[in-house]
Amino acid sequence: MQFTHINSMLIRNMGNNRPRPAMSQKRRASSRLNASSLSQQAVEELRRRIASCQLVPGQRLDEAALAAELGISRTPLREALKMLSAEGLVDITPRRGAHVAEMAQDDLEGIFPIMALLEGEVAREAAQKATPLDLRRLDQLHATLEKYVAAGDVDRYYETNYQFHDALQQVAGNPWLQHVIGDLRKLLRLSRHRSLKLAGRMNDSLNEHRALMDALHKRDAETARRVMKRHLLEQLAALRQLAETAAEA
Amino acid sequence: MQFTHINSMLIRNMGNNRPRPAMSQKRRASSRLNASSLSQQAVEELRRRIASCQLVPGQRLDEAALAAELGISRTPLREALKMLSAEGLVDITPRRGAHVAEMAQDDLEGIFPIMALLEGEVAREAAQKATPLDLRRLDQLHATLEKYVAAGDVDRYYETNYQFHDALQQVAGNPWLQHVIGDLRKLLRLSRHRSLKLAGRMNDSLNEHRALMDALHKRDAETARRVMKRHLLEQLAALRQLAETAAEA
DNA sequence: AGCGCGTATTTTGTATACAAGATAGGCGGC
DNA sequence: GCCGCCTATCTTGTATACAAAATACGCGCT
Repeated sequence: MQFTHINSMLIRNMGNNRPRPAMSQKRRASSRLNASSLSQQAVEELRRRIASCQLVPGQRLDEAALAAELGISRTPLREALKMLSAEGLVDITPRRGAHVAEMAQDDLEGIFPIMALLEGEVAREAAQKATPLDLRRLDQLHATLEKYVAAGDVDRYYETNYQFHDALQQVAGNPWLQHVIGDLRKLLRLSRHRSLKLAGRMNDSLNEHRALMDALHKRDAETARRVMKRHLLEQLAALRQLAETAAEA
Repeated sequence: MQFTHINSMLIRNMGNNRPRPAMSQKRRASSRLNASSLSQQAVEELRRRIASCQLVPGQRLDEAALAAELGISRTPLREALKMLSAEGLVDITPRRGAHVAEMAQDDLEGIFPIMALLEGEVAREAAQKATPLDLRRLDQLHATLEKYVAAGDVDRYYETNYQFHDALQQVAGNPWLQHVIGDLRKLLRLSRHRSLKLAGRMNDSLNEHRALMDALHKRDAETARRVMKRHLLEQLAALRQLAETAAEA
């Protein structure tokens, strides 16, 4: 067991002057705003690492090793793992340790249609509620998408697409819808590496976005819903095809 | 701090012969099958207590007291609380303790339409897939519902209704849909006491169920979806009215 | 008598100690 | 030489110890 990234200690709340042997209390410049509890910070850090593929699906999460790496004890780390497990990002098998959750094609086949339904609803509500200002903001993001497609930058397209869907949710202003979609999106991030391979679909994807923007401008809620739903189902179809061609190899 | 229910100790895995002073290791006859880890058992026990209103929304959850009550230490209890918090059943405010989550009318207004969408989808898929055997089982549950309406037994009606929706999900056979709906239903249980006050709606509710069964028998997926969706929105409307009349008092 | 401040108490958050289950590795048997 | 069992080691699960934040309480002050 050895870790290359030595400097990933989480931020302790300081003022701790008990003689504690092997626990340096360095705080790291690059760290996010203090989430106050180490377990909460660990949750966020682990989420980040999973999203960024520093921790890959299926990987074993050794408590002692991870705790050491984060500069905390096993207690808050375990609390973090339990929370991530409740979120579905981590699978815990009793007495046999925690692993980063894996996302099979079957899971995508289950999740995407649900997302299609929910995000379709978001689009519908957004079409009804969007102010001119909202539309301008969405147009702006859409323009950025166009830019990245032209540049062939899948990675940034993916991220901006994410932001776009986020912005749309803001417009729809339905906290619970946002919450449920957010939960599912966290899980879909586990298959991010696969989505990034869909460079060939960027153009189609963009066209669907154009159709969506069109519907939003026209305040055509039903069309917006249908377009968004279809957008996600097409995404799934592309992933399915990717899986099938990959399976042949 | 004193507890009346003394005998609610969770099941330890035994074979523990270290001299541990004040920790009796009685196992309880009525306990569920051993979930192996105390934290997991605590999660289930707390979920149960919340669902059954032994722990009411807003109530403070004192770690030491609860741990003592369950006959475990704070470590697994805290892990349980973190999991419940990730599920949304418990709110944890850093350094200020955990409370049973509260469900405002606004939350119901957010959750029910989502449930309507998702359960509508369940009904649609179930209508397509139901075998004659499935239909017989559903008919059976429906008959039980009729019985409880006739008897005016809201409590049992509620439970059987729950089972009915569960059975329908089995028929639809969509694990992820089931999962998402399950998450939301756990939350809705927080307002169970309110739903139980809807005795007057039992008849309407039953009629909607009849219409659903009819659509299922006819394999009319689209009607099944619409009926189920409407069923849930009506439920919400009834709860809303209840809240309004209650607010006047 | 009411209010504020300082101290005592409670309660959370984290680290550590320890036991039992799981794993791995070696030894003997076939 | 391969398989199975037994032991040593590792890892998880739980309890406990302790520190700091939060809260409660009482005292003095105005």
